[in-house]
Amino acid sequence: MAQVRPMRADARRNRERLLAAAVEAFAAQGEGASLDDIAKRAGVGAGTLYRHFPTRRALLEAVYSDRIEAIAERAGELAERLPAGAALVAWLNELGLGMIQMRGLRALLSSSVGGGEEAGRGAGGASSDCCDPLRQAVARLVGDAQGAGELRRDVGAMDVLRLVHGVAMACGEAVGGESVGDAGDAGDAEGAEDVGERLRRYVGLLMEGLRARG
Amino acid sequence: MAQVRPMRADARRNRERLLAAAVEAFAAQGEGASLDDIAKRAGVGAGTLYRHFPTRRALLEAVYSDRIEAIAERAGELAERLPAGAALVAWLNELGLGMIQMRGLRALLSSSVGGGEEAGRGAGGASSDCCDPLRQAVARLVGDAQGAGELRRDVGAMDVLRLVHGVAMACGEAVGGESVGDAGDAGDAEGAEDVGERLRRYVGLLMEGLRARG
DNA sequence: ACCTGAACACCGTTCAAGT
DNA sequence: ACCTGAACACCGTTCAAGT
Repeated sequence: MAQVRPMRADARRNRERLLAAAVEAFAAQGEGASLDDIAKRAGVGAGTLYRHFPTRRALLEAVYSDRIEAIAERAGELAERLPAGAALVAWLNELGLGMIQMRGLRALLSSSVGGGEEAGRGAGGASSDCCDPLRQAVARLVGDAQGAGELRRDVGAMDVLRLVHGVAMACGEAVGGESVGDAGDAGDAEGAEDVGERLRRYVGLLMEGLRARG
Repeated sequence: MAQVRPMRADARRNRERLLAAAVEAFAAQGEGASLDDIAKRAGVGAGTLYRHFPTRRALLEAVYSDRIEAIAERAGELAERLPAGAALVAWLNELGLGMIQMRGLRALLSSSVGGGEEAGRGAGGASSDCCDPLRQAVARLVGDAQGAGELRRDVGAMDVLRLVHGVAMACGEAVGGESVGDAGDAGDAEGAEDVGERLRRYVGLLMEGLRARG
């Protein structure tokens, strides 16, 4: 699977620069950042970007695959330290937080989980993609939790993944502000809730619905 | 609030044509449909489109405000016919279905509810927008359900709106296909589930979590 | 083998000129 | 008062020419 032939030195360096520029650009501008700009900031021609990363999605994957694998590995650690149900909740919170903090990651999972079409998968639709580790992780945690009688058996791992993805999208950006003088139509303490807090709250509510009832 | 002066006949006709073209375009191409194309299909110059609808969001609102109001009004009907909890569930299902069927509507609610930034609100951020009827509708249904002891009191109307919005996004397009040979990692009967079915299932799970516990 | 940058097609947005 | 369409800036993508 690894490179058949080592890359030429300049090619390798250009790839590195492109990735560095892309990380910054995606973080600042979001997953729709201008590819031309990324190439410029990396100091290479536009063609070079396309040679290394033929699609925007390929670039996104290259940028985020490390983080994705890191999150997936957390599943194992949490599974050892916590009871099955708690491990699942904790992991879902970490995943959701990752999606909120890294818009590119959210876009990737979006197109990989069937949630929307930002950064589409391309017509080919090769099912195997960089989010497979996440799928495996959630499958394990969900299986454990069901085995321990802490999770309903009529939901699948993909359901859980999709729901948390949706909930994370629903939490919104780290924009802060929430439309100022809102004629109190939202009943409760809405005021200055942190996005992270809100995520935890929503994941909690969701899990309440997914919990197996005695 | 209505037009101060009646529009000139040609202006009115152009507006009509633009709206008709936009309805088709948003339905076919999604909320990102080319504005230039819409103007062309309507048989008017690009400038005319901008005169009538200065932003993409303005056009989206003009296209969907009728449907939005129709959905909002359904809340009243359902509230009369059903017990509070059931009315809320039924309405959320209708809203979710609307968002799945009309991508433009989803985009509108998205930027209005703080969920994402597709079709952004513009820097002004005028809090009043076309989704207000939805907010009022959900506020009423949520209030009723809480009053009847059928819904937790620690969630606000906006929470419910955001969560259903997220869940609807999580259900995905009416694309049908779900990536073909998926090495059964998703536990359950995933096979040929309709998007509408899935939405109902997800809304049901969510409500299970939001229900007031005796 | 890889890179460059000009070239092309496309889109959003503005605005001078028309009626 | 409203419309038109050319003009501009910007972006993604390709490809002939370079090293």
